[in-house]
Amino acid sequence: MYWGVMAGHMGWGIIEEEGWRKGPWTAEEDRLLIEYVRLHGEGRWNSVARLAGLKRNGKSCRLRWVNYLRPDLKRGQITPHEESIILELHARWGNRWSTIARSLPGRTDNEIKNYWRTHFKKKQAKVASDASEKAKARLLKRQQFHQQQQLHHHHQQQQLQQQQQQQQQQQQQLQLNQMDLKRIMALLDENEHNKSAQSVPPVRQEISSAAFPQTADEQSLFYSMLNVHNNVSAVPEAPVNEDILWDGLWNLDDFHGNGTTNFNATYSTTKASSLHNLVAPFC
DNA sequence: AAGTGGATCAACCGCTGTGGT
DNA sequence: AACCACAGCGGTTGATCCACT
Repeated sequence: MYWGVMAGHMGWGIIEEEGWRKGPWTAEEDRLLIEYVRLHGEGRWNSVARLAGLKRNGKSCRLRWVNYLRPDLKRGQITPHEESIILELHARWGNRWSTIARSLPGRTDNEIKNYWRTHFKKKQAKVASDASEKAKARLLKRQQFHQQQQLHHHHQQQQLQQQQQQQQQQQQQLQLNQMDLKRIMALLDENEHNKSAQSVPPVRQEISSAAFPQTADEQSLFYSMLNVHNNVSAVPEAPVNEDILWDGLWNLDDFHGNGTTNFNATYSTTKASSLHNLVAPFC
């Protein structure tokens, strides 16, 4: 035994406080204690020192007897059956080791306590820790999801506003162009009419003084129309930046159970409908 | 071969409950 | 009722063992 070795080699077991020895028990002390119990029975532990000639206090004697010297102690490994009993009883009673020990003949409360601590406490702590980590991860993901949703919503709002502004501009431009077109057509008609009658006034000059487009785009549009491309096909493309929409999309594992599919399906529907809402006005 | 860290276990400590006076 | 001694319990400590690096 370790304590015996230590007592011999390291001087343990000779510590005295108020005359009582502490530390590891020697073989001689064990022999004296066994002899005492054989003669007087268990109990009256404070009398042991006086009656057996031991320099040990009552608590130490009782502990040594109960945990080590008792003849009915079962030595060896805890069996799987005993282990299952320990687990079951601990689940029922908690750390009431002496109560659990009564259901396991030959096992001491100290033994069961040590066994449980070394075999199950870490597992329990690990399970709790894992659960805690998972909970943290879930919380973090939810927060990310909400942020993502808000960001997405914000982007949607911005894009919607942009679309609306662009739509307004396009409509204004369209109206302007249609007005210009009418004037141009009127001028052309007038020009045609005048061409047959008299010298031709410079259309270009008239137009530039009246409604000739100023910007390159307007001029392009103007010349297109002038070439009788009367069908306005300038339907603006919805400038939906999908990267923004999809970037950082939360992979929703462990949400709604195995919620990845559910969420993605939901989100895909949402995305499709939102895209549809953005594009629809231009279709 | 040496160092390291977890597992094991005997023993101690402090507290509480109980019974006797 | 109050005090005291003892028994018992659960938590903790600390040394060794042992597997792994």
